[in-house]
Amino acid sequence: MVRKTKEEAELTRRHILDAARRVFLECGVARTTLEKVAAAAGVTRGAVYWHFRNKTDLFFGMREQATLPFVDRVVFDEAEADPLQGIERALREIIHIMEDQPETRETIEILSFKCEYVEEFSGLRLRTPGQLEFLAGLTAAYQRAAAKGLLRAGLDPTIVAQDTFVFVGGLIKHWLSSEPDECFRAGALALIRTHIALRRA
Amino acid sequence: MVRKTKEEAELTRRHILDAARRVFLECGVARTTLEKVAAAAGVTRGAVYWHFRNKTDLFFGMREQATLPFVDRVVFDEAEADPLQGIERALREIIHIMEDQPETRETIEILSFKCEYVEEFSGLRLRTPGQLEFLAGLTAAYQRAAAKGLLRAGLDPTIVAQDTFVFVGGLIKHWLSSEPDECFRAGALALIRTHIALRRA
DNA sequence: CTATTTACATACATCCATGATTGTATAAAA
DNA sequence: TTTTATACAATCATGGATGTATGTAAATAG
Repeated sequence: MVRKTKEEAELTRRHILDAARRVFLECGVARTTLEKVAAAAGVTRGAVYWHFRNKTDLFFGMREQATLPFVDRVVFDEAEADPLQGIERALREIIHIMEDQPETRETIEILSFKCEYVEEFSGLRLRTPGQLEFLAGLTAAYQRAAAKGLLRAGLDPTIVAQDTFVFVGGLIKHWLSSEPDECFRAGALALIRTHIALRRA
Repeated sequence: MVRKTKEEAELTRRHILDAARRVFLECGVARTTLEKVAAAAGVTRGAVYWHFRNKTDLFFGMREQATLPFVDRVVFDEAEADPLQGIERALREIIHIMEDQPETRETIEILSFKCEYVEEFSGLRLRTPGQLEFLAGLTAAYQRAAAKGLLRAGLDPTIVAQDTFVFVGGLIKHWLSSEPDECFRAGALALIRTHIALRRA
């Protein structure tokens, strides 16, 4: 047993997190055993238990990595001349994140389809701070659009924001469920464009 | 051990299915043990194994019950004078089913949040026949609306149908995740109304 | 250079869910 | 009425996952 340096240890920690994501995706969280994760990472359970308290800890560790891209890239610029275009760009950005960041995409897929929201995981299901912030950003953007007269007449910015929020939830779900070569993925951007165009004055 | 008549046996079968739904909802499918189901149904595992091959069989048995209300109640009348109103009614019907059929609602909640789509369950995730039929119904209805000049100018019925399809997916997800007293539930019907109104000429 | 801690691997004990087997009293068939 | 199949309950054997405890060699602190 050759002892590792601090940097090497941090590396195995990442390997374990990566392996966990792969195994979670393939087996689902519940059927994932720390033995499988260890094997996939090329270590033993001893290493896994050294870096993480248990499977739940490992799960939350993996989840943490995936939230970062969103808070960085999905933003609403308040100074945007056309807030509706800002919303459209934000929605497109979500798709792009899933397209060019496989780890993030896989983690979202795990959270969406490979995880049961009970007991220690049930807290993740209700609106998370990030989700609420996104909804708030949408609402504010639609309000700015309304103030600029860009929103179609008679539309309540709050309602429209909720509508888009719901749309995004469904979009992610269906996008993840569609095959990479399926037309739905290619059509996602068109869907987003139509979605926004419907709201424009 | 007093042997039951055929009718009594059918009754315990239903009791087991009901109990399974409750336990699935509380513990998630993976952590549900047949011992828990048996206890919740007031029987032993012997009875469960008599009526169902294993947990998977029990799961699909429960699922079968829930699909029926939808094919019955969520329909598109081709003779409808206003197809958009027909779509709106269909969407409202989905909400109403979840409101006044707790068993159906609970089953959908299990399928949405208490089940991992791996191995024997992975088939349920891709578009099921029922979902495809619903999408086809939406597309046809929007096409009829377009033919009658009821659809807003410049909208592609196929795209709009996909948009509504995505909307419904997100709507169910968020509706299930919201608390019964939360404003989102009350606002769901308003959301639907706005969603359709946006598409009207 | 010595002591201690780190970063794991290995081994162990425990528990629990599963599926199968067996037992049994009675409904239903003949 | 006798026989057989039914509808379970009770018991058993097995495996597999978990957490912990121990071993260990090298990195690091002093």
